[in-house]
Amino acid sequence: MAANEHSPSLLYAVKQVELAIRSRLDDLLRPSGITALQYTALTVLRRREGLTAAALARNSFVATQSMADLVGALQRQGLIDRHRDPDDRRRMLIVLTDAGRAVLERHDEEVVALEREMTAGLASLEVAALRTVLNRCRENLGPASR
Amino acid sequence: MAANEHSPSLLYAVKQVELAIRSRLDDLLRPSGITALQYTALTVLRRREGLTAAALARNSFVATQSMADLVGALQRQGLIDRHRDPDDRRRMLIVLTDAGRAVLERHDEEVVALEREMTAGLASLEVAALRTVLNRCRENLGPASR
DNA sequence: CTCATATCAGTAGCACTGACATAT
DNA sequence: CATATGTCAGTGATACTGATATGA
Repeated sequence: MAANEHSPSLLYAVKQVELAIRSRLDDLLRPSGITALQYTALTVLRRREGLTAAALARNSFVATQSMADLVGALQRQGLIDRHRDPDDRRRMLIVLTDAGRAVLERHDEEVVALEREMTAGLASLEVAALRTVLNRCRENLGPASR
Repeated sequence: MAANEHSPSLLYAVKQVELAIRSRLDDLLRPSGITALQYTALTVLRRREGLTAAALARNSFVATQSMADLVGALQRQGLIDRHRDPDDRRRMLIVLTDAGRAVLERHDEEVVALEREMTAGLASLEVAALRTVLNRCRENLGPASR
């Protein structure tokens, strides 16, 4: 089992898991016609409605224009709606539509099952520790969180 | 601090860390004119020379054509070379060039520093556990590893 | 004036499908 | 024959830069 031969780097391990997740998520989501990235954005909006594209962009470490493309795709598909913020008329607040909520709910069980598959064989304490440590890593690496 | 209100999912936590890493890596690598993904492929090739594009693709859960594009970019930049495998004349074995090795070495310290920044405040036991658990998650999720 | 938000235009890298040739 | 590898062509998503308009 070849130990630590060249310190394959935690950064690489994170990327590998992300690639595996994305591949599996894209398969799950194909019937709904959305990508893993679009699905992820929808789950963020379910938890925190009324965000702007700029806030989502900061949260994801990408340029506002990149997020604008993604948000535009979700809007064209009728999964989100946007309304101008009366308190700050620059902002376009994003809310899920019923269709958007339906897409999320359609995949809830599959996604939970995928996460369970990923953590198979791990003690629940290990899973909890993983969550905590990942959140810490994320906080250590960036501003972004608003 | 709002506990587990909707189980924000480990899948999401992994994605967030990956986005943060990619953003920081792209900044580090910009002077060398390569992307985080290209850099990652180079590090894999440093550890295991003589891989094929198809093997790299399996390892990254992507289609062989996607990896062919990436490999083509690295070759056009002179960072890798390919030679036909005499034992299986379908295969094109990939090796790093001196220039490719130089690019990797140019960023070694920065990347180690980035990883250290990411794990700041974590005990070394926690970091070791993170590495182990991530590798387990990756194994749980896919075939791919050859 | 400065900053944040949104948008328009253009470009590059990433990733897919389908088709095809070649070697095992 | 079936399978694996590599390649060509075309398409769609992702992500960037630079410029512009507008509102706080």
